[in-house]
Amino acid sequence: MNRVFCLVDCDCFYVSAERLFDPTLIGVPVVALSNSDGCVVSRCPIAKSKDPRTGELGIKMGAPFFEIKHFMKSHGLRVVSSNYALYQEVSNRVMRVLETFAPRIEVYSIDESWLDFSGVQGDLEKLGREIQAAVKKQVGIGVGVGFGPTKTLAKAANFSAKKWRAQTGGVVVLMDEIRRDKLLAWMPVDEIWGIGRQLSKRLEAMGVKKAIDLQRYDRKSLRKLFNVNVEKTSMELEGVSCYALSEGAEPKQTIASTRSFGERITELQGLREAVTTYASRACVKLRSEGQLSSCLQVFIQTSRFDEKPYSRTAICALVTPSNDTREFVAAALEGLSKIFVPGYRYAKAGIILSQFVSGEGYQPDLFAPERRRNSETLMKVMDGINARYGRGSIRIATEPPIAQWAMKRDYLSDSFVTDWHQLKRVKMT
DNA sequence: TCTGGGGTCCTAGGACCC
DNA sequence: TCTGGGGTCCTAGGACCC
Repeated sequence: MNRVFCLVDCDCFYVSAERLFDPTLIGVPVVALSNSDGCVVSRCPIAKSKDPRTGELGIKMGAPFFEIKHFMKSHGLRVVSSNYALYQEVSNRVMRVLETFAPRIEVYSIDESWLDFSGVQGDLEKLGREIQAAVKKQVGIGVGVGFGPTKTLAKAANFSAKKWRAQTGGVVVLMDEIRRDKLLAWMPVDEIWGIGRQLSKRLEAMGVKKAIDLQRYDRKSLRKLFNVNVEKTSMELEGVSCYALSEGAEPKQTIASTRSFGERITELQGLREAVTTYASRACVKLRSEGQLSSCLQVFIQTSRFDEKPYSRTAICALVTPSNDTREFVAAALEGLSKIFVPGYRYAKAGIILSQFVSGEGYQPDLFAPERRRNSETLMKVMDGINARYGRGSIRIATEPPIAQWAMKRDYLSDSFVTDWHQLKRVKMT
């Protein structure tokens, strides 16, 4: 059967989502910032590639906010802090539309999905335009669509659809070899899905500069020099499918809650508060996944750019798998006490949970210490109260109600779709 | 002054076993 | 002087992705 993968991804997703609810953001340069308003993670086209004739600003992906802040005054740049609750809801709406087109779909990230059209007869380009139109009409978001016989080629198709937006209308079908190789002969190796900064540097040094060079390179050597994934990528560029569509989310293997602080922390007390907060959040995620964990890592670090850097991780094993916030907070605080050294300006801390077993039907070890009584009931009550009255309504006492070190979100939009009190109002006149 | 967060997978190398 | 070999498992670290 003819395999056909289709990649649909949203145009500058965070910015587009914000524009849905704030029309004043339309037609002006806009970027969305990462957590803590640290750096740029989404840019509209006017903010993106540099072109003085059209007034484009040339803001790079990942640019630190403080370096581009001056554009707000000089060029009317608008910025928004990340509002993940909003983006997740808009994402769900997009995915629901996509599901109506394909029998099998893999939600790949918050703003992209793989669709499987293997065996489908007919005009793929027309299909792509129908998908575009449907998402635009039903959700209000623009998307790019790429078709190919492998995931890597569908990605490449999607890339060229965006690169030559005006000519392609945002839809590219890359099913025949001549068209495929023409694009790959042009495409720089670092634009290939799966080839990042380090790999492309090494490849270029070997003379592998374009995607076509990687496609034609000796596969055995690729595996030897790099790893099996580079070999697979090379095969995928030739139309041999190595990465399948995976439906239904696999259970997570790790759960993390990590944040940079709004301001540096120097005292142990502040770190205890932060670590308690993150451990609590990680446990909420853990319970919502129906899992138990038996390993917690806690880390604290200064800024990467600090002249006096420090970074340590403590690993704490639990005797018995658990999802009880109290146990993880206790373990995290104990770990913290082992790695905390005074005299540093801490910028970030985090918790990572791992080594999961399914909570369903879990049989504790015969010799394991008895779990805390009523643990399950208590956690259920905690989650219930917090779901109903808001996060932190009930919490471990080391977690402060309002944290002094909380992350900066100076340009946060309202919770238009997740809070009754912040719904948009429409005035009829 | 100010530089994100949350994931996955692969590999090298050490520990350990027979 | 001479001091095995091969397999498995685990983990830290590095690479990638969005």
